[in-house]
Amino acid sequence: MSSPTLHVPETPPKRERRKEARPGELVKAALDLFVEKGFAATRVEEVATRAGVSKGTLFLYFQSKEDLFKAVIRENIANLFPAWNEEFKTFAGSSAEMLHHAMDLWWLNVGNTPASGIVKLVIGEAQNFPEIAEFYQKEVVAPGTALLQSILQRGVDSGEFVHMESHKTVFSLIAPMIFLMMWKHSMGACAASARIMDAQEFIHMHVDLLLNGMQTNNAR
Amino acid sequence: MSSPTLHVPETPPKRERRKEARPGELVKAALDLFVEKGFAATRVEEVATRAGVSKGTLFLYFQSKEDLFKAVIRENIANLFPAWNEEFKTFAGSSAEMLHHAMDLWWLNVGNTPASGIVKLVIGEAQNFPEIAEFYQKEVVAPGTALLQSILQRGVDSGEFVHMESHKTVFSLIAPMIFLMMWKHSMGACAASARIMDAQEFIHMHVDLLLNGMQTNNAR
Amino acid sequence: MSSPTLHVPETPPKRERRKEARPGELVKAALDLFVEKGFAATRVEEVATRAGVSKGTLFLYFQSKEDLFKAVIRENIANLFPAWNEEFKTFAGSSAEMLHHAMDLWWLNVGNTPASGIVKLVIGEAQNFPEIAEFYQKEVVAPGTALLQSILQRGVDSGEFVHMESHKTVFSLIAPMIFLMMWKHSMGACAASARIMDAQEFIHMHVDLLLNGMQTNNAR
Amino acid sequence: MSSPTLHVPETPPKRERRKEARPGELVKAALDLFVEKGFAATRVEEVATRAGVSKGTLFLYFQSKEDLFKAVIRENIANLFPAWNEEFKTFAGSSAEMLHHAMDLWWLNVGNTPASGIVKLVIGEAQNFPEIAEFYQKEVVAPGTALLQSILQRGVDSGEFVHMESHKTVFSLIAPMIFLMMWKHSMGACAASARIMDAQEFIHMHVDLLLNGMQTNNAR
DNA sequence: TATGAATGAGTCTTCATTCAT
DNA sequence: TATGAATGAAGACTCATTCAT
Repeated sequence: MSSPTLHVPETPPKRERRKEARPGELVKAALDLFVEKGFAATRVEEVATRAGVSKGTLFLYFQSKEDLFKAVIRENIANLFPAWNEEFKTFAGSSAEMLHHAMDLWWLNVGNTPASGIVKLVIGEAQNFPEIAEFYQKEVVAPGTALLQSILQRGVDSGEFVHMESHKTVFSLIAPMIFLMMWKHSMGACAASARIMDAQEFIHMHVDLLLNGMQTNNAR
Repeated sequence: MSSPTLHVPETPPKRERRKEARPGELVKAALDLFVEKGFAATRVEEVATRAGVSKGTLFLYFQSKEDLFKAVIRENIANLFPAWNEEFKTFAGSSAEMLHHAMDLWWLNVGNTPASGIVKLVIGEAQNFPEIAEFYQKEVVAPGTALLQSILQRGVDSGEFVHMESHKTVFSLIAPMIFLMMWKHSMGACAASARIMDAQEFIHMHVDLLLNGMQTNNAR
Repeated sequence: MSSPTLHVPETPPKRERRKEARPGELVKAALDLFVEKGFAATRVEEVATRAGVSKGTLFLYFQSKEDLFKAVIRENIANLFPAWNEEFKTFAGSSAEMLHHAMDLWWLNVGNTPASGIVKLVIGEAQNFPEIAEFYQKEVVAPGTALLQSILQRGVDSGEFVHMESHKTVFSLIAPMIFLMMWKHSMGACAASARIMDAQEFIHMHVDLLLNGMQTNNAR
Repeated sequence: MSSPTLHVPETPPKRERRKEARPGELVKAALDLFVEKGFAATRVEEVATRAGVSKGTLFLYFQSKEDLFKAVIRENIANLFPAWNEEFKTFAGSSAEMLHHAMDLWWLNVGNTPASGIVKLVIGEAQNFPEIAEFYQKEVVAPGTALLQSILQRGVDSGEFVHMESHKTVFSLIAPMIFLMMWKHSMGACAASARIMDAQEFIHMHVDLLLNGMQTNNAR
């Protein structure tokens, strides 16, 4: 550069690992590995190695393996719902369309991302980490079901949907989504025959089925 | 007891010889603990203790912890389907009733038993035990979906159900069942707020929903 | 039989294991296994199984594995020497012949029998069982060397052998014998290339060599 | 020390980082203990402790106890023979002197070092570790006997030695050496009465005996 | 900060020994 | 006596965590 001396090796700053990025990279690596092998069966060294740092470094950012685990959960349960709730407050179409839209959104933003593995993790470790179960319940399950329930209620109120116990119906909507997310991180990743159809398409079909039923008119 | 003296602590007979009963008791204890804490987080000694034997005894009946795990899976995936298939071959009622019946049966015989925890286990450990995933796929998933699919097809053939891609629809039926089983062994066992409604009732409602849809006639 | 009733299964007494034979069979089995795998690496159950009894039975005859070990040593160090000493007291031939004869006898009665494995055992475990080392030293080494030494002395006295420190020369005689016995139970049983020449023949050659030397007359 | 104060207990520096030195120290400690107590009877923790490290550290450098064992053998069977062969190619003296020299060298470089224990180890564990037997045979026995055989042949060719089956005679030379090495690590370390004469001196005597024989001229 | 060598508590597994049958 | 199921102390090995560099 401006210096006249030659041969200053000029360490290229490209690919310089930014220190601030470390925790994020560790959490990302941990998510992948915890989902793949389970919390207990994952070694912290693996996580560190996959994140490109040494074992010791991991402990500079996280007090313990459990601490890392909690971070993984927390970081991957973004506060999606506030934004979504806003979006849905002004939704114009029918409640059926709204349902489809909500389900699509969820799949696109969660089910189809690495964060989809979180469900499997939480389900698997809930009893070992009750606080995490509680946390997940409050941060994800409750707002998620509330959102869907509000859509169902909207449909009922408008006469579009039949009367129902919406807080139960919600699970008929949600369950296949959860199932899909877990499946793809377990059986779907192993047994070839277990790899199911296109998820997005299935979800659409499922919502339609719930809306219209499978019985013909003369069977009703 | 016939003895008038109280407080005879009734020391449990040590070193009882019960070769026949041991494996079953160990598998039972292991199922409970594996489901509760996960495979890796469960210590073999806990399993032994819960089964009322010593650590060493466990290894008299199972070559390794993994071997025990596989036994737990195998023993709890009874050959339910052959018998059921027979039963359904001669089913007299409508296909809707048949669906309800099939779902009820499954819940009664699996969902409502300790074996319900198996799903969580298999999902959680599938990637660590690919053979088990394969086994489960072949022994449970395949026959289970085949049975349901045949019922759906029966309904389509008789004009009771609309045309559908039955191999996909099956998952709309199954998913909430799977979900329920996993939920009750994870979130449901922790977060109070996560304890859902009565399962049997929910399943009934879910099947009805799939049959009739939630839209009012004027919305269709 | 004399009884008129039929169908008394008449358990055939053939192959009835005589109880008095048990300890001997156990010791025999133990010798083989200890020599083959070493003391620590041999499981008592293997010994019992090879002797055709159950693990528990072994402990009826021997207080512990160590006790069995000591019995193995003791039983296989027959009191050969007293008899031999007698035999040699009246030996008529030359001292060279006497040496050959003594060495042949030892190989025939020990080196060529399963008891040959004892040396390997004793050498290997001497430091773990000092009493056994002591015992072996007193019962085998001392009388054995004494016998040979007396033969050497006889030769010296008669002018057949040169003057020598006979208590040292003895080891020149003995060492290859010991070596042979250990070799055949270790390297000789493994590496094909390690299987040496005919032992008896080698011993003869060795004694001849010690008697005559390998140098030609003009080299002396 | 330069410090005038006494009794500063000089706590040994814990958690020292000495990656380079560890394997060697561990192998050294292992050699001693394996030779002393046998492979199976030695606990890895003992080895670690004697090497001044913790159990875990041992497994940082060796995959398993067996791995350590193999390292012990390998490290202590330096490639002595290539160098020696060179030395002997240009030997000037008589073949008798050459024999004496070869035997002296072996005793000085092996018999008189901790590596002398290796023979006992290999003999004792050959059947449990066939690869090691093979390895020892190829790396030690074969070159060792080849070297001695070549010396004998040299003597025969020069008319210094009588005709002989040199591949057998070699064992008459070697056996007492092997015997000596094993003896000093077993009986010799226990039974006081078993502690034999000075080894070096005995070897010299033994070679002389083989060269000249023990018979007087008039006895031949 | 970053590293990775070192630690040691914790886990699976073995096996000599006991004991109810 | 004989059996073999049961025991539990002991040993190999792992891995989260620490700490000297």
